[in-house]
Amino acid sequence: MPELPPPRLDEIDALLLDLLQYDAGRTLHELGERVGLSPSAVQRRIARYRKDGLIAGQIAVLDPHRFGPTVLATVLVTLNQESFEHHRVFAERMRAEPQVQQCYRVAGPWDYVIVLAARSMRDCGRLGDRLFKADDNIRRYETLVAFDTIKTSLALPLPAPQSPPPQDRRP
Amino acid sequence: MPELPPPRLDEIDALLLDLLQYDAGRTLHELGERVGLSPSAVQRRIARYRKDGLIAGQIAVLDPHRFGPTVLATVLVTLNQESFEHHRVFAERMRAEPQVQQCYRVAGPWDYVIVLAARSMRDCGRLGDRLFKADDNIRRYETLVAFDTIKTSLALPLPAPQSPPPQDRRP
DNA sequence: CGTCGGGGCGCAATAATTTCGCGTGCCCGA
DNA sequence: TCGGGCACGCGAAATTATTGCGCCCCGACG
Repeated sequence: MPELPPPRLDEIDALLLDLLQYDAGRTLHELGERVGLSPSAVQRRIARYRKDGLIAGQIAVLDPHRFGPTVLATVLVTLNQESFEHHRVFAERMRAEPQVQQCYRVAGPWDYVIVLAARSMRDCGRLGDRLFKADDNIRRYETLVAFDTIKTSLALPLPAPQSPPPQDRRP
Repeated sequence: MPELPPPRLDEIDALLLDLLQYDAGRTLHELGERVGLSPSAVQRRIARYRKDGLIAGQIAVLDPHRFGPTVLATVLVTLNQESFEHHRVFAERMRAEPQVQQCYRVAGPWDYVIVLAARSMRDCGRLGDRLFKADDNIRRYETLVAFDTIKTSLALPLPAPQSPPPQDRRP
C-alpha cells in the first residue's frame, strides 16, 4: 500500500478546503468569490481534492436533539487478551455498529475510546451491555454519559500552505 | 426558547435522512430512485428538514492522514471551581479553538471529554499545555493519544418511523 | 353518505449550477 | 531566449435544482 506524500497545497487550497469542511453547500460561484477564482477553477481544484483523497466524503449533519431525546456517551475500554486478532475482531464490531459514532485505539491503560449515540438512557445502558458487558474479552469499561454537548465536528486544523500563494487573476 | 416537538417522520423520511447523513453528494434524482419518490418530492422533503432544523449543516469530511502526519487525542478534564461561570468560560474556550474537534460535559469524576486534532505529537503536547496546563481552574487532565482511528462519523441512529409509510405512487 | 379542504405527489417548464473544451498567459527549465 | 506544462477565465452545453400546476387520497364535517 503506497502511502503517497501529501499533495502540495497553496493558500487558496487551504482556504477552499477550510470553507468546504465547515459548509459544503455553497455553489462554485460563491466559493470562487471568496477565494478569488472563477467557478470552473474552483471546480477543477475540488475535483483534484477528491482524486487525491483529501476529501473523504460529503455528509449532512443531523441535529441529535431535534429527533427526540438523544443520549451521547463516551466509553473507555480495556481488553483482556491483547492479541492482534482480538483487536481486529473488536474493531470490526465497532465499525459494524451504527450507534458507535467514533472509535479510537489509544495509548495508556485504556485501549479504546468510543463515542456512542443512543435514543434514551435505557438504550444507552443496553447498548453498553450488548457491546461490552457481553464480550468476555473486555476486562473493564467505564461509561461517561454526556450531560451536554459543547461542540461536535470533524474539522481538521489545516497545515499552513507549503507553496507560495498564486495571485488573483480575475478581471 | 421553545423546544419544539420532534417532527413526525415516516419511513421515507428516515430513509432519506439516513442516506444523506452518510453521503450528501447524491442528486435528487438518485435519492428519489432509492426511496421511491420523484426528484421534486425529495427536494421538498429535504427543504422541510432544513426548515425544521433536522439537518444542521452539510460538510466535506477531510481525510486527516492525507494532510501529512496528524495526531488525534482524547483528553479527560476535571475542573477545580465548578461554578456555572467557570463552566461557561471553559466551554467558550473549547468552542473557539479549531483544534478542538469535540467537547462533551459528562457525568462522573471527569467533567469533560475532549477530542483534539493536532499536526504532530509536539503540537499535541503544546496544545494540551495551552488549553489545560495553563488554566489554573483545571484540577487534573489526562491525555489519551490515539494510535489508530477505527471509525469517525457524526451519524445518528434514526428513530423508527412514527407514521405509517405512504405508498409508492410512481408509475 | 356526500362534500369540502389540506397535504403531498408527479409532471413539466424554468432557473441555476455544474461540467468541459478552448484559447491565453505565466512560470520554469533547457 | 525559447518552448512546454500548468492553471486560469470564458462561454457553450449538459445536468441538476426549483417552482407552479393540477391531481389524488384522506380525514373532517355537515
